[in-house]
Amino acid sequence: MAAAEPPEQRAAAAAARFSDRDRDGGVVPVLPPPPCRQIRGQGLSCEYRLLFGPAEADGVLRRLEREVRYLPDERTKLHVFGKWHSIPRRQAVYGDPELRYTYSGVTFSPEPWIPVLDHIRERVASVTGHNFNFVLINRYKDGLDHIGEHRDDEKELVPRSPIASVSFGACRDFVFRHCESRGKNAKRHIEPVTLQLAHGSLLLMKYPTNVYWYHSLPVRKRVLSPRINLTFRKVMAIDK
DNA sequence: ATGCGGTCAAGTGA
DNA sequence: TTCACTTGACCGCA
Repeated sequence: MAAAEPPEQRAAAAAARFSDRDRDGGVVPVLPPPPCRQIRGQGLSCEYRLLFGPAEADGVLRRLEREVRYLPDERTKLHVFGKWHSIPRRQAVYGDPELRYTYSGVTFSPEPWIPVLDHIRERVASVTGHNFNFVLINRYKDGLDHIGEHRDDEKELVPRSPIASVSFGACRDFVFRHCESRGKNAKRHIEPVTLQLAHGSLLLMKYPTNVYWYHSLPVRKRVLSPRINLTFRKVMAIDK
């Protein structure tokens, strides 16, 4: 497990988004640029930063726990190796009403946006410059809840669009593994990249991360409290 | 129409 | 406690 290096470049580009020009052409800061850590590897390109301070994140988490409506367990069962399983987490789907989203063979219509989700979505947009029209929410009630290795490569995503992953609650390990270094007869040996996704954090996964890298949230038995993760996406409106 | 590639979670042992 | 590995029916796509 190798933690990725945080190269300190792009400061100027980041600052530019959080500033404006005055009459004489001088740069006037509008907001301080939030510190941002670059996560880089072969085909791996992410940005990690805190999106909410601890107190604000606490408030958002409480509102999420009160207001988010999760899909019933029977709608999210999976057939794996001949057996039906409940997924080891709970899921909710919110977004613009005309959109559809297919996950593991099941198509979902999103619930309409609610204020707490709009608040997070607007914060993400102000920091990243990207507007998202859809969010998949996963709630991991404790360290036994998890998700296996997968890529977010659904075909209804806008090609090359980033995915913004916002986390609240328990800090959990998040593991990236290169597609060619998985399993017994891996073609290559590329070290996994492990991140800790903190309360109030944003991980922006940029193209082509999801082409080459699987990610997972492994079991962590010592974690006893819940984590809620929101992955904001750009979904194409076209569907049959 | 058909064949093929990729997927998911749980259980086991190191 | 964590991790690698094994297990196959089903779906989407060419």
